[in-house]
Amino acid sequence: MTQRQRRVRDRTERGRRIVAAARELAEAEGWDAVTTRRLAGLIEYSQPVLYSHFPGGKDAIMAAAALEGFTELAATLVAARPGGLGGVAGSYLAFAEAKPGLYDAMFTLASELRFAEDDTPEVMKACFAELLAVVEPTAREEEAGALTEVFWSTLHGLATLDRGRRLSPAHRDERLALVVDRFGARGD
Amino acid sequence: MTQRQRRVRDRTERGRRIVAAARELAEAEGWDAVTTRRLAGLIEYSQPVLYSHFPGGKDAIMAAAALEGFTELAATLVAARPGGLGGVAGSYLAFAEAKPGLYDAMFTLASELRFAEDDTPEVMKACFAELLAVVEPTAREEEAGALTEVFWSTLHGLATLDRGRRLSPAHRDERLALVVDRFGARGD
DNA sequence: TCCAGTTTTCTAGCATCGCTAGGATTGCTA
DNA sequence: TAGCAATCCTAGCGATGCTAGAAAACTGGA
Repeated sequence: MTQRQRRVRDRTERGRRIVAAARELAEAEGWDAVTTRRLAGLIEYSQPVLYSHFPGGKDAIMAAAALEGFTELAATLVAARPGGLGGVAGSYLAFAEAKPGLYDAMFTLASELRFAEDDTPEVMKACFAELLAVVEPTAREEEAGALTEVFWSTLHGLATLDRGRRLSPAHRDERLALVVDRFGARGD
Repeated sequence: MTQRQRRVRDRTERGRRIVAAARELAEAEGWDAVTTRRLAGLIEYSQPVLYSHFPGGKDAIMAAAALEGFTELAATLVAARPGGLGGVAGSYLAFAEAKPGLYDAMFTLASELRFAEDDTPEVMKACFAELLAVVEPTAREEEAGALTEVFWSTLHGLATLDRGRRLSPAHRDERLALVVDRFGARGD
């Protein structure tokens, strides 16, 4: 029976390798370069093996990568919490810039993931909760949720537009300061 | 010689039809459904004709659509200017919601377009200028540019995350009010 | 009016994509 | 060791973006 355990362990390990290979390749050459054939080659198995791990095919693999991304983002934001709103904002943008492929999977290409429904994964809620934690002190109680959504949108927009070379590199630091200025503690 | 003129006129007209068909199809079924074969069928010509109009292929067609999008967005924002910052913000979001396929071409899938370089199309600058126009009065002179970029990022983030069902529909109006609150005229 | 020459258009095909059916191979059980 | 079950791979399907080379249409001069 221990052999059976080893087999399922090998199997889950192989599943991890698939997602890891996909992430590496996506980070290096973009998700368009992540084809099932190249992925199969990287893990040194044939194509159909991928579908035994992820019946949803490539989309499911990307969704798995996206989930990992949310887990890592949540951890990043937790670590940045002591830095306050500015620290969290900076960490969020640094995350998106350091792992653009992963960030794409999480937001741009997540045709598989569903949010705001009942089946929203816990890790996604955790990310939102971390943003809420630094926004809440600056907001009236009843507007905290909506304000966190706006704050999040600002960070996401900055990350996305910056990646598309649509923002001036010269204003980089100034933008972050302005985010803190506009979303930080108010005078009233 | 007037026949030659008619021929070039027919040709440019056909180019317009290609982009129009692409936009319609993208709006109806998404850009994945916009294939060169379906496009050729819609304009009642064969596939290679597309490449005589757009040597860059599908990407170039999407870029052409994106350019049209920026023209229309600029016009929308100009019309909304009297409404002030809130009016412009609302119009921007309404535009993104009304033409999600076009908005995707402009931002998410614009692998062809280059911004922030010297070859930034005028229509893109026009859009930015309209945003700047409503942000400028609320900002110190030296921070107006960067603040406009942040404002734009907020709008873009709201549009994108909302489309991905990542924001609560219940907070919709509240979010817009908060944008005005945070980016509008300050007390100092 | 007819015939070269040029331009335009189409047919056919290439390489690649995501994905899957069915047979071959392997490992487990009795 | 024989039979069974799980696992894996070969081969192939339809569809994609794109292109070369043949066919068709139009042009302008005898």
